[in-house]
Amino acid sequence: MSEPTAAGSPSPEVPAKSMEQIVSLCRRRGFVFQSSEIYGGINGFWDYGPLGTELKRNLKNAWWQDVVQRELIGPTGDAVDIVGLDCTIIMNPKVWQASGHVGGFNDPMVDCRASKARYRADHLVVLGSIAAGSRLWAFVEGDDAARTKATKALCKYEKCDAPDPARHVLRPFTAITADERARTIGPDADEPGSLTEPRMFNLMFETHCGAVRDEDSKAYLRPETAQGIFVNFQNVVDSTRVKVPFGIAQVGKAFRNEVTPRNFTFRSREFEQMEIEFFIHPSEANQWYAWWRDWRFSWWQSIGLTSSNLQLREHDRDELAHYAKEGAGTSDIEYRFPFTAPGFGELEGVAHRADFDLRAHATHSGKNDKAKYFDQARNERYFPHVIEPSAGADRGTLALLCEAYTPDPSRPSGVFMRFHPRMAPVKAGIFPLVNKEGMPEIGEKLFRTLRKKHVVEFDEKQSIGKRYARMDEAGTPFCITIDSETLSSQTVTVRHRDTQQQEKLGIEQVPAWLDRQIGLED
RNA sequence: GCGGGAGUAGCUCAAUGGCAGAGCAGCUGCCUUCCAAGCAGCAGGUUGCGGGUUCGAGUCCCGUCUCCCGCUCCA
Repeated sequence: MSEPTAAGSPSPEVPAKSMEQIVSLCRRRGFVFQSSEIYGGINGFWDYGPLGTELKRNLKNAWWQDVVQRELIGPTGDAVDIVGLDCTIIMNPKVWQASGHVGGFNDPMVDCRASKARYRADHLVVLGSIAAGSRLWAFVEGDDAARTKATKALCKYEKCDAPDPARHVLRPFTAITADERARTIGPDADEPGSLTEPRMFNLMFETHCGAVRDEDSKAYLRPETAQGIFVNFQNVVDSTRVKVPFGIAQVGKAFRNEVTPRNFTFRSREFEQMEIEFFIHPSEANQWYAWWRDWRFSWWQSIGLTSSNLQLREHDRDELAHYAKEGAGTSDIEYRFPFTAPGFGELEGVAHRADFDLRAHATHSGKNDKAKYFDQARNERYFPHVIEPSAGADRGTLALLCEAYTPDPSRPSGVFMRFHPRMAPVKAGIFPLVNKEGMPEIGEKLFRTLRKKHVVEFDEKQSIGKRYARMDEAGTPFCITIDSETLSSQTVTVRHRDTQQQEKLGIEQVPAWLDRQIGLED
């Protein structure tokens, strides 16, 4: 009996994968559709078809099983304690003030009509004379080259050797008047007046609770699932017997009103996250951060992302988020998608968020030090630090699709989907070789048996080759054929998707055999 | 948000301003003893959507939506 044929690196001689072809297959076979397509679609929203729904569900179930339900041994040799949570999408708006999303997601932006560039208004500063009618130069704060360039232009215009601090001042762009803005030359412009007024691009979706639509009833769709976990931290501690170190896991939808949704499902306005907030004593941050980073990376490999298209990348200090500057670090688990190649796109971020969130909610809720966690073993009261492995379910599903897509000109289908058996939407196809001699009846009986535990398909129509080809495009790892030998010696023929090779198996052994292939216990 | 390209059956594509078609896929039946075979049949469309010009628009014009590429954005 051969070993399971898990997904692996495509051999170097296979043709390159094109995103256009992957999108086409997703649509043709029912993995992913455009949302509300019959009305022309809607930018940034995607639906999963029957096969795609199974695939994404397999991904989320595997994550939940491996993170919450199954035993996971941590860096100290002890089992890692993680409990589940399922929070609402709409929460008290104060949550988003405390988290910094109201503000961070409300940045005013400035467009340049001449250069077509866009800048964050609060990043721009303006250099020039305060005298009426004189020219001003804008540049991005901290850009020394731009500052030098603006200074030179100013000196030439004002006919002086160096700026006079009494007259030539540096002011934030947001502080100048409309008249002054009309006299300002943009960072990448040659003439004044090309910069627009600062405009809001709010990335949080807004709604209203109740019938009255006013400022007081305004609410937001959550832009991340993490905050629901933080605001429930105390509830979980009080209602369960968890002790630090422990984690809280959540899978759920989040919404961001992205300026430019792009690249198929990679950047959508509605998406699903799989997040863990793991709470630790501050002294153990480095150990847990490194362990989570490495375990999460190996987890993605275990479900089929085994090629060099998966990488782990530690962030540089200067790209760290505001809450992570002093921490143990942040890293991204990245996949080389066809549309990012030769670069990579983020699948999951593992971040040491320190105590930023718990502390912020303690302050904003007025609970302050009463929100601290009491550690009995250490006899110490503190805000636990957090290691956050935050993964995108839709991005993970897309990576599985891209990784699985394997052109093979020698096959009738021209392509097959090389999903890991655990991820495959359909685990097996059951086919009578011909539609007579009692084969359909035997096949249907086997189908009913396997169906109790697995998604399997039964198909008695058309030629066997056509049925294999269809299963290749759906990514079904095994096809089980009832043939004349089944009638004489109770064996079936198993055809393996990746190698197209066949093996004989006693029909009674099939259920246990299939469990093993998919990674379930006997 | 800016610039460029595209949109006709599920897919790949035809149709000079003049009857919207083909191949493949799908479905039904026959056939078929291992890789999209064959035969017969069926179904599939307000040509992305909305206006306009015209006796007549898939085709010309305007608007709009969506997708792709390049910018921008992505705490």
